[in-house]
Amino acid sequence: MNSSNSAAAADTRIDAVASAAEEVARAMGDVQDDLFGAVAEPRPKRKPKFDLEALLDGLNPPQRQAVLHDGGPVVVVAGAGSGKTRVLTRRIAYLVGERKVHPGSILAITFTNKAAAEMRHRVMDLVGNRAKLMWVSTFHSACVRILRAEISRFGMNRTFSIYDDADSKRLMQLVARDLDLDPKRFGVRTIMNWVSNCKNDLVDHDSARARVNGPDEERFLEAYQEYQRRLVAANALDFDDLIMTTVHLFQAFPEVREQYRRRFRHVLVDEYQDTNHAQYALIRELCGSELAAQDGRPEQREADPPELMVVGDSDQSIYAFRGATIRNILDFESDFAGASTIVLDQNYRSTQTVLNAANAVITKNEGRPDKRLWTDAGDGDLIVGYVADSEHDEAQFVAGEIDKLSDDGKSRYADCAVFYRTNAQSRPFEEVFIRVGLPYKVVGGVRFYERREVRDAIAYLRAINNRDDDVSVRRILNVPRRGIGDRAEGAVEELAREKRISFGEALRRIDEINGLATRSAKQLRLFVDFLDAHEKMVAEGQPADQILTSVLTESGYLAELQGSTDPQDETRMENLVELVAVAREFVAGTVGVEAELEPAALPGALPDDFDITAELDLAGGAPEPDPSLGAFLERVALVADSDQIPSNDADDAGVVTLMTLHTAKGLEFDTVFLTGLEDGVFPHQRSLTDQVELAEERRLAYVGLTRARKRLYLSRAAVRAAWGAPQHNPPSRFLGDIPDRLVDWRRTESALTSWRNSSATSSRQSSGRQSWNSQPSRPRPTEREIPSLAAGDKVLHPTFGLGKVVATSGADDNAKADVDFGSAGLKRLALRYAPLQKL
DNA sequence: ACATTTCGGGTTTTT
DNA sequence: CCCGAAATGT
Repeated sequence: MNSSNSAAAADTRIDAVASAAEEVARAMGDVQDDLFGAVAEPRPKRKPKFDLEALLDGLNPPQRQAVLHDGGPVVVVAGAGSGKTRVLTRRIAYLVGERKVHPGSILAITFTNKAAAEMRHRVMDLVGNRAKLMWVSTFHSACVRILRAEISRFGMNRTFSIYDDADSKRLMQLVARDLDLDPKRFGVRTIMNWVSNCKNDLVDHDSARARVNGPDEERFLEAYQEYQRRLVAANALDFDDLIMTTVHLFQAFPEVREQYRRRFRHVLVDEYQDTNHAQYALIRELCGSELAAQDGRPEQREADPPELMVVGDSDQSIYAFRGATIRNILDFESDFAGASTIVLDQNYRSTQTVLNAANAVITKNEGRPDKRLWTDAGDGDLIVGYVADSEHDEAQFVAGEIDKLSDDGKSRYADCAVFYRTNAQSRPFEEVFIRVGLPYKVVGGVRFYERREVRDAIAYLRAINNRDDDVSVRRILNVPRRGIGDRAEGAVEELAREKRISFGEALRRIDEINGLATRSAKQLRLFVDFLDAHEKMVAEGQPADQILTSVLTESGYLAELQGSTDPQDETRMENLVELVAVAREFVAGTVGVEAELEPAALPGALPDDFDITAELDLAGGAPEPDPSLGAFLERVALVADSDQIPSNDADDAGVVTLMTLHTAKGLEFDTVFLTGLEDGVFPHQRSLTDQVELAEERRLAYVGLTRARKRLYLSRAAVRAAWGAPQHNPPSRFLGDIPDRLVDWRRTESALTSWRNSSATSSRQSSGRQSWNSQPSRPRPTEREIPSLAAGDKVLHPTFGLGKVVATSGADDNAKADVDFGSAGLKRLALRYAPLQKL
């Protein structure tokens, strides 16, 4: 650690961080490889001999047709479990191996970075290291790469920051406040959605006026314009901008578009049903065939458009709520001249029973192309149905079944998954699983990069990387507290407004502010010195991990966490250590790749007939290995979370996976429990009244059902505690769609509720929240026995789960315990109130 | 400038 | 019930 001018104490801290970071890095091992897979894992050097027969081996006729397709645009309608990933990877291998397409001229778009890394791996297994030159990325990553190269044409700087959802929200909050928008009438979220919808439809802040409908939207428009003005001033783009701006770039500069059209001879898009209009337009710019005439410059020489293949399944579109348009895949044939369609409807994953259920549910959606999944794998087991008394009872049933399956050797824990509609539903499962000792992992929920401390650290890095990034600069201005309050911040803001400069720039000119308290001015200067020193580190080319480490120590952030008595801060500390580990891993990865990539980039490795003049154009087919802060920030902005789906290939029994239905897309398990099948839960309350949303819920059900390979369980709870009062929910309408002969109902309507289900909840609510059984809903705190705890005791908490007592303090009524709840963090709890159970 | 309290709101989620 | 953000108190 070369923070030469730091005090001895700080050095010790750094060392502590460093060694802990190493530990974490080791522990993270495989996860990291996955996360940063494209660069981290060394591949065998030898180039596999290309074998067309082997490539086509095991493919059915339509799959084969898709792999071998030559010429016009093609959409592969790939039902659940029909082997679409296989088709995509083999097609790319075929293009490179058989048709001698240069890997650098292939653009493959996936929905997540994880999927991109995986696809790259698989293709590399088939064709070797050359595959590194492909662009395999998300829409967003691809656009960032293009924009970094071209955005100066729009007068922005190539070091632009990328604002994620939380940053955008913060900025919009500032905007709404400045415009005096009544927060009750105009929720920040509502405005953001409006703006996002505009951007997804490629409507920029200048042309949005035409879209205004009613006085409310008049205000939205104002907000949009101000928001955008400030984004540009901050030299930042939000997620939606990345796509929209790229499309606008292509439209404004046909020669740029032409350059990319010539570069990408093959474009492949996965999960096409989840694309929004902007993404569609982007593909159209790249692959459309009628563009020259549109531009009114038919004289321009135009190469044939790239070959386009899109893959998707309209029945699995579950992201309409964030702009995905199902029409993109439905209208593909009319959108792209000469397009053809290949349908994959043979399923290789599930039993016919599971497929029959899924088909029965999805068929109820109107206006969908008729297709039915089928398999030759046989009927398999009946679906198991269960009606529980309560959500707790439901969890108990699930736990019991998993236990039984495991004992009988039918399904390991790792082969079982529990799905639910909303994250909050995981709770009863966790409680019960802990109690019976069933190992599990909850996927999703609060993510690493959304934690406050992590976001603070990132804000520091962004502020250093781009001093105009107002949102980031202001976020960390007084974090940790350094005596810069609202007054001082307001004064700087005022100066920025006056001089039409960014907040960060104004900070450096505080001498021009009159009437600023000496104390504040001093603190501000120290802060500026801090930023400048680190900007210098960046200019010197210091790697990202070193800058991060320095930031955390020199800012006093770590010191504050360490000096804190709040046990939660210890968790925060660990998260920062993990972030340092991520940065280190990132830097190490880029260094490793440099040596490895070079041979592949040599002309000798290219196909013989490859046009060498075009090759210059293709330089950088793989991202430049770059350990800089900017590169790290980009990775962090676009990766968003280190996926934690438990791996399934280990020899041990593994753990049961719990997740929402949305998270489950793209995965498969031997045994699937689809829970909470109640109207109001799934389908969700808010979609019950809207046909369009209801159709999406139905697709969600379809996705859930088709995750199951061998065994499918459907369950619901007759009574479910909403937030306080118990609620009686009717069975999900999706259950009624599944033919009875497919289901073995282990338990139907509960005896307990059947006599009272007509009175339901409303009629009794007049008497307050008194519950129906004679017991008070909760024992009084004083009546409860206060457990006597000591460090080392194991305890159970209904919310946090299983924990270990780290320390105790206070006595009698004031007795408190610090309890480490593992993933739920470290908490200090008052024993008098906390419903802790000693184990 | 910071600590405490009240209030409101509470699908799904990647980028 | 349980979380964060605005409003209020010291």
